[in-house]
Amino acid sequence: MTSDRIADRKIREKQARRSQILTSARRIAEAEGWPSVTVRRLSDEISYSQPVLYSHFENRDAILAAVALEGFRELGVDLEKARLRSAPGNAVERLAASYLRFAESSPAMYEVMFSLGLSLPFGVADTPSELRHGFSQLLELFNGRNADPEVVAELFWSNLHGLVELTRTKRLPRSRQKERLRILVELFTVSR
Amino acid sequence: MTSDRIADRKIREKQARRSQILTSARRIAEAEGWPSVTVRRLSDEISYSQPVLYSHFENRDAILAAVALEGFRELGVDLEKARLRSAPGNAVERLAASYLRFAESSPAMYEVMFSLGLSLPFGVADTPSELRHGFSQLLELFNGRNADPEVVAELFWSNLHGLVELTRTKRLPRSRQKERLRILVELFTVSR
DNA sequence: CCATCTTTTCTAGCGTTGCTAGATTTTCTA
DNA sequence: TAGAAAATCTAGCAACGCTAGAAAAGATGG
Repeated sequence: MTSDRIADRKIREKQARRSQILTSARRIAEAEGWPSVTVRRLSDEISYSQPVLYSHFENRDAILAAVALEGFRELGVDLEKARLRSAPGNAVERLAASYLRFAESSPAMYEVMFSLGLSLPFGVADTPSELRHGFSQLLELFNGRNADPEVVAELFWSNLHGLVELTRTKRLPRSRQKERLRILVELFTVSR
Repeated sequence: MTSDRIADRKIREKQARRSQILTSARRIAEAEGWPSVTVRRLSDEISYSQPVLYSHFENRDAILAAVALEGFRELGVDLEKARLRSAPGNAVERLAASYLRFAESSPAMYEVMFSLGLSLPFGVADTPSELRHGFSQLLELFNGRNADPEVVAELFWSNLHGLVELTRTKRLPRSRQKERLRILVELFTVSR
């Protein structure tokens, strides 16, 4: 029968290749944009033919979705750190700044998470914890301090996301960004 | 020499065909999504061969950009109407509701305006008035009533845009939308 | 009215994309 | 070491945006 050693090695190799695909996709996207992340290019990067990619992912979108999932995991971690490091008075500011920094420093990652029209399992029965975790950090800010913390957190997220998107797509100039952060924090700190 | 009548007729015909292209693009997008709006499909719709499209627009993106421009014009008109019809106390709510209604009722149009990565001449020297007009309506809400009306208007826009995008892409459930509008209006009505 | 020049339109095709069927090679098992 | 099983590759399809050069249609001057 099949030796476990061999099966294990195969699994390890497959895992390594999968992660190589995702790393390459991310690097190319951040350097040249998502349209440059083609299946052919990725197969070149990992030195395998195209069909091999399809034994890892159903299609190109699934690759992008996997990268996006990594992004949500990382954003969640960032936000949690920011929250834990915050003093009672400045939590809103810390999280807002952290969110904006994430989007600013990895625009391609932010794009794949929110703007490429990928359908991720948000708001379904078995929504992965990575997808919930980020929002939980925002929710934590308003829990107990507001009449409807859920809605306030959703609006906080919306405001941050809108600001990021309008800036990234040049609908808003990058100039007054610090001022915008200040007023945004004020808006959600008064809160009711 | 060329009769002016003939030249005029040609211009009219060209104009008519251009508008036919845009109307078709819009209809197909709203019915089947933007990926279905291909150059081949559009050339079918207007009963001309593909190259004719390229005598009207430089490339596919230019077609989409032209549709987007129409969208900004229409949104600007909607917002202006909402503002003019509003009573002193409910202007913020009227505009917010109007904005959300526009996005909700023409999701493909909203998508091409904001989410398809088209570069429109925002924030340059000769930014078309259509592109400014919408934002002007938002700015009008806060002018004179806030320390920094420009920034508050930008944040109001960001919040609305973020809410639209997160809803459209299913990051937020559609359910509590009315409640969200209520709190959003509250946030920007207290304003400072 | 016809011949010529200009403009408009079409045919046909290039290069690139995502994706896949079927052949081929490699690896494992007995 | 032969044969089965798994992994991988070659080669190609259909659809895309876009364009060069041929063909057709329209306008102009004699």
